[in-house]
Amino acid sequence: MTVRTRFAPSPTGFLHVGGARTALFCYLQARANNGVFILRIEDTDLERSTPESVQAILDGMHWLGLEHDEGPFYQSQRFERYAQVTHDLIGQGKAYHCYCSKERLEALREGQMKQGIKPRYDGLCRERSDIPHGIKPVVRFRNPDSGDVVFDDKVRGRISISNEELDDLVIARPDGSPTYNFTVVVDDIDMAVTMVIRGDDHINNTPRQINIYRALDAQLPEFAHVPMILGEDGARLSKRHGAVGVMQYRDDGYLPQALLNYLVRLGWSHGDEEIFSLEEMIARFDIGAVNRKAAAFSLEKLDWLNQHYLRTLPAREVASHLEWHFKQAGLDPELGPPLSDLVTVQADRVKTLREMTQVSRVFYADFERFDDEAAKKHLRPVVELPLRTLAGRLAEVDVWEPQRLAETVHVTAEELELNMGKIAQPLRVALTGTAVSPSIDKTLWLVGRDRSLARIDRALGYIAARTAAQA
RNA sequence: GCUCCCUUCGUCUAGCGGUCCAGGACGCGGCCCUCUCAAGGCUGAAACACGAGUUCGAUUCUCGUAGGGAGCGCCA
Repeated sequence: MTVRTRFAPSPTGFLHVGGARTALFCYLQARANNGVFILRIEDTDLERSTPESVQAILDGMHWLGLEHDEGPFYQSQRFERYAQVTHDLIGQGKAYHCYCSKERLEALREGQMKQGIKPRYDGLCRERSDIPHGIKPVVRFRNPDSGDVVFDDKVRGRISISNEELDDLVIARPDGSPTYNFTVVVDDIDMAVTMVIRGDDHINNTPRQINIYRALDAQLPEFAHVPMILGEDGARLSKRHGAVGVMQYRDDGYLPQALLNYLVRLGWSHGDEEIFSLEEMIARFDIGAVNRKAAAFSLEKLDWLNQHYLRTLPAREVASHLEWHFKQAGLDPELGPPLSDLVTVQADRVKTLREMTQVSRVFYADFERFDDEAAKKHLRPVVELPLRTLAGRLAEVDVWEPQRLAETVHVTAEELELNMGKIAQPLRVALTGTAVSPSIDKTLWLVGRDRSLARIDRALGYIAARTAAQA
């Protein structure tokens, strides 16, 4: 039988890391088995669902590269189907109209809590013969009264709960709109889903859903409840506490490969391996090996992975992502070295593409002024001769490439009997305005000949001006 | 309150009764390399929540305790 999984978010916000990981696991499980990955939008709550959220989820999935095979299906477009099933259930006596007021339900619940028992509907309307007028009823599913619901969760193992803990849940509101626990079951049956992979906050819903499957004479799918993801401090992620959409990670300069790799290792491992390409994940992933414990998100480890991918992915590929950040920063890639060259030198110096953009600005646009401290320390009269000598040599370099440039600087240093620090640092400040940049040969290479010579000139002018001012 | 679930270094994890005075990774400390900052190499500190069982032997099995989470909606 074909493996069919689905990711079924409700569009009430962006796609956050927890959802993204669940989606990844669903995707992997399908791909690993040559199966089908379905995307379903659970928008039965018309109040809270928004088109923007739907788009945000689609964007996030696309950016991560988690392409679905079927869908997206929208529950809001399937109301007729749910109504049909509800109708059938009522006809078979497996569901019934309930006229109880919210007030009565509230009082019932309070009373039960007070008695120290679990609040549940008492079934008053199950056998009701009188039909109160003027009240639009809800429809309740008639849950079995006794016995246990037992299922073998792929990640949690056997879970058992007594039907006495469950009650008759509402499956349709007075206006006929269906509720979650009912729609998931109908959809998963209709879409022939074979494995339901979702957050473990749904564990408690599973038994009642299983009862609905049975009432519908449908075959049960397998269930796999994955733990949630906690914030850096181990506390639950919430809107006001660290919960950000995956697109925010793009904005912050992370590569989708890095996020995916980070996410797959959160709650799952394969021996001592840390690095997984999507292909490797597909080959190795095993839903049964997923941990049961909630895991805290670590931005530091994501940083490490991101740098790993900045360094190991083909420079061209990284460059294409970098280009987006350049545009965001208002930098024109055409005004400096090819981005793939830039990537080869900056990749092991930064953690993110955003950072790479920031530290590379100087190769694409002139800097405003010298960093005070750096200038004070390195742009002094003693460096005039070295800089001038260097400028002369650099003007003559035949091929402007790192090795030649390194030789040029070294030879000059030797001639002037200076150690590298004495010549490289002033040059660095002249070229970039700061005391920190890639190795001096690479810096020269990226800045380019014309720009390098002009900047050395500018630095010499700066030294002269300052000397004059002090005199 | 009731039900279900979870518990190995700061964090992510390996471990599926002896191979564990617990392995890897991130982070952190030290050393090396070095034109700055990184990167890299070597190296160090750092954990089985607690208590009873079962067993010749428990990180690994069972049961309690403590701590944590989720659910108990006409939200999903």
